[in-house]
Amino acid sequence: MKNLKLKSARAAKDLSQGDLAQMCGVSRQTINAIEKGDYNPTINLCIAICKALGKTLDELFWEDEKDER
Amino acid sequence: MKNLKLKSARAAKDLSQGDLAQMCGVSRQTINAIEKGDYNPTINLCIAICKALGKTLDELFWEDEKDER
DNA sequence: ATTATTTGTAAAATATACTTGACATAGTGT
DNA sequence: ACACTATGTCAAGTATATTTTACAAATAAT
Repeated sequence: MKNLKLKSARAAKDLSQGDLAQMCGVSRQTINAIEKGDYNPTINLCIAICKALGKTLDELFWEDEKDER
Repeated sequence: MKNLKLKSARAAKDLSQGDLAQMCGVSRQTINAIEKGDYNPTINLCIAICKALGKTLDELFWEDEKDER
């Protein structure tokens, strides 16, 4: 369950995973794992990502998640 | 930095913190802490809360968070 | 061919989300 | 007065998000 909306919003701004990670204050692996769908970030990180990419929560994280907790 | 949108959306459905917790599969204290603003839930939990209350992420969790990470 | 950048992935350590159990308080009803 | 429900809070434990270090593979450029 990859997050392709995130991946494409990042591509649209021509940012690498490392760039975005730095803008959000997290590690590159964290961004990678989120795009890959491996886990379940905190909402504050999601908000930081949204602000870095000029999107809202609904645009990047709503729908197509139906996992546990 | 309380989450009053959540508190009022819950009240609008006449649910106790315990009721909502049960619908989301978490403990009552977790809901209490989120409303109180103590922490930083995961996005999957936010999504579960939104679905239980018939709201979207933007409606309950966007704006007025400016904390760390 | 080689250098540089990006991405995918993994294991060990640390920070923190979340649970369980418990107690105190306020409100509502009998 | 007593029972009941909802909320606020705390301390100790467990689960998991996130970091750090590291390595391999793919792409683009020279």
